[in-house]
Amino acid sequence: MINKPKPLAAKRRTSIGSRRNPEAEAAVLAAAKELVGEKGYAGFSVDEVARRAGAGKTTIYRWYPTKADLFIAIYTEERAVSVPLPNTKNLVDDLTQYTTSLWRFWRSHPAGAALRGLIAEAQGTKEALEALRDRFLPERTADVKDMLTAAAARGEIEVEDIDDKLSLWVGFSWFRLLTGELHQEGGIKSVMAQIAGLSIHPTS
Amino acid sequence: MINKPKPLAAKRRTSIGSRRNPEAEAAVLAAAKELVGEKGYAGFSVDEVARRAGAGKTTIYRWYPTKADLFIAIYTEERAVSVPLPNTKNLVDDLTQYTTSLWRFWRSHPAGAALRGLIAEAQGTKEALEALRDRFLPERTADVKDMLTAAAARGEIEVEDIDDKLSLWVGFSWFRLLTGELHQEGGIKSVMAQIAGLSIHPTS
Amino acid sequence: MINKPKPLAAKRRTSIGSRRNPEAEAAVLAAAKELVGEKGYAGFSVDEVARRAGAGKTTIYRWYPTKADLFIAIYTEERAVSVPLPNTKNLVDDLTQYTTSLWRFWRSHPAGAALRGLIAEAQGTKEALEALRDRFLPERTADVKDMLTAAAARGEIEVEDIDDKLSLWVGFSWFRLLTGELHQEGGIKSVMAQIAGLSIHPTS
Amino acid sequence: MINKPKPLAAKRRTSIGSRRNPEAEAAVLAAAKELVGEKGYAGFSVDEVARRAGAGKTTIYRWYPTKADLFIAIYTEERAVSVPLPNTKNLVDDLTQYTTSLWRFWRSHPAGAALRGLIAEAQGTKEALEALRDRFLPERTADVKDMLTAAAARGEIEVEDIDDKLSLWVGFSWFRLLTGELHQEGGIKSVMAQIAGLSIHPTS
DNA sequence: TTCTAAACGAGACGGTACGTCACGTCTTTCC
DNA sequence: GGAAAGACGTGACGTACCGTCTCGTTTAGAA
Repeated sequence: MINKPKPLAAKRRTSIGSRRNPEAEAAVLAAAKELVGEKGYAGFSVDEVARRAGAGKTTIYRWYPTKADLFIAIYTEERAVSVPLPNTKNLVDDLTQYTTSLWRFWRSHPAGAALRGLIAEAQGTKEALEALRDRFLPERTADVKDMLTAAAARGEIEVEDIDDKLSLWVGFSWFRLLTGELHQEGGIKSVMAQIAGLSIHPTS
Repeated sequence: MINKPKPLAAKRRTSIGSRRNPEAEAAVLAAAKELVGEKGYAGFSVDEVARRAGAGKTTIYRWYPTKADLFIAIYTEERAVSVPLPNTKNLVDDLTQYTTSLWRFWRSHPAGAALRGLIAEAQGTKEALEALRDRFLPERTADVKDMLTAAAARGEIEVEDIDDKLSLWVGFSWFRLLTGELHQEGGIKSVMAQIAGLSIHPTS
Repeated sequence: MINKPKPLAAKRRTSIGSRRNPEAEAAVLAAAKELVGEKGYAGFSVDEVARRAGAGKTTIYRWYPTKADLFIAIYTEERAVSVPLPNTKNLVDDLTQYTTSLWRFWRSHPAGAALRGLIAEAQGTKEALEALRDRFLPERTADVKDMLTAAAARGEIEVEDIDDKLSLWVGFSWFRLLTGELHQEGGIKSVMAQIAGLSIHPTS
Repeated sequence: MINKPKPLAAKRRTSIGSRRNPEAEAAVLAAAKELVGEKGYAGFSVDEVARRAGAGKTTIYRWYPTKADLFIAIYTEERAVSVPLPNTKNLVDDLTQYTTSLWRFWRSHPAGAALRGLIAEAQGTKEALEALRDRFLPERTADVKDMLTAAAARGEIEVEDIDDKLSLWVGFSWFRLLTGELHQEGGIKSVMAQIAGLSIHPTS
């Protein structure tokens, strides 16, 4: 737009032969991350990513045929930084710590914007929907499923309820993400208690 | 200048004075409904709505400045048809019936696609986000809030838990909608039980 | 997104790499010529040119940022066909022959309509005005200037009068063009005589 | 545009019965003058005139069916202020004085812009062309024709050359107007001499 | 006095064009 | 064969005007 194409230090990246150039890949991912972090879903365009990365559009489309693929790649790379797995031997505390960390991660890294973009994209194309449902979700909710499984092993919840509780947890987190209300950390604990099957409010 | 008025044998809708023409409004809404139902969020364009409605784009933008406004209008109009309020004096049954009706409504009317579009749009523009959060949500979740309030009055749940449970319910419903899994009605009851704070699985 | 590539049985012009495609350029120019010839200044739109050329609007705007540029391109291309330079060793005859040829050219090729369009456009935007004055005029009146210069060398007119006579000639030709009176060739000779500084009418 | 609808002192102009309201006419003409003076041919729109005049578009179209009519009306009204008829008993001086006055008038009143607009409009629609040629031109060049006729009576020029010289004069003045070069008054006299059939440069 | 006729403002209406942006595809040229 | 570069056709975006229309109001003159 008003982005000068970046001086680029005179160097021009080029092919390294008949295989993927990691520099190109890194540049693309970095540019995509920066862009989605800056402008969000609207304002994210392959053209602009190519411009910022100093990459050809063909290169991007070769490795990431759809925006969904790009968003997943961004999320995955960022997730390495990540969210620690708590282990308090108590489901409510585990979930509360984990959720709090995750929301902070979403707020402070482009990953949050990428996930919002991925979900938005999934409302329009079936490829993105499948990527979200079949490739993204199972992998990215494994941690919480593990915590729920452990809690079941400890007898805190029923084994049969694990999937329902997992859905509730995902739905709740997405709901906050999608409505831009990740900042309200205060209420997390009581909702986690609801999911765990408890109320933190004494039965008066 | 040069515009031949076109024979247009049929009939041409025109202004009825300095005020909104209900025929134009109806045509636009009908076209928008049809289009979003047919093509979903991607493939929904103001141009195409105008084309199908036989309306000028200006007319559409006059009454619906953003796509979000159009989606809300579609949803609102369709919602009149609607989802009955159950009254079983039992929270789990109320929620189960209501949710089942709602999902059927989402599947069988363009409203479902419109809501998906609204949520997607909200990921890109802050106007849409505000419309979703401040204009759409409170009004559209009032029914469930009423059911929860009634249950609290009956002593089934704590008053303090109402908002948490409402969030869980919305999050869960959206999650299913956004992942295209509204068809799995079977599991609704057990999830509603979780939200109500019960497990339908006996503690073995 | 969603764009089916369209069967398009025939053939579709496309990019030939990182450089201007001469086929596209030719198609655009041909369409523009045809359109301005058919409809004149009003009725000339970039949209319609794109439609007829089977070209994208972007392609047109890339090479011809304004309508003025397009008009100049049309004129220039057509002008190659052109108007022969007379050489009768007599200013009045030279001017008469040349002007007659030029008016015929204007009447029989889209170039005439293009020039009318260029002048009209120049009344609205300063870019077009500059293009007309600085890019179009000097080059396109060089022939007449040469004829006047030659006449001065022969002693038929004063060197100091060349520019004035050139202005008179351009003004007169434009006047006829702009008022749609290029058909009256009969009077050309006597006006050219006036410009040359003679009267063809005997001093009675 | 960013024009607040004008305080309007609470008063609102309205109909004064089954006949033209001179106030409305004046307001429209004033607004049109102001607008064409400010923005030129491009940027002149009936919508904007209506807005500034506080008039309905219907009112404007009733009295001025085309832009050409509006431009002529502006020119005519302004022309009342006007350009004095010189009488030096010498054609070159008469023409020089008159032309100088006229160009100053064109530069300092919206009339100049209106004429440019009228000519531009005439390149697009045949109604405007006819208005220009048959309604505007004869009336507006009568003064110069009179001066030429008087000169012929004095024996300065041939009667048969009057029309040719008139065309040269109109063409030259329009040429300067249309190329935005009315400021160069210096050269007027020598061109007028050329038209008169003299050269101010001594035959060396 | 009542009625009719036309002008007036307002602004909605179906359109067309504007100029820009993004899409995904295609070639060429260089490693 | 990977990669940068960037042109290509397509089509949506949101805005501006076009010229037409209907409305409700106002006034003057005719009945």
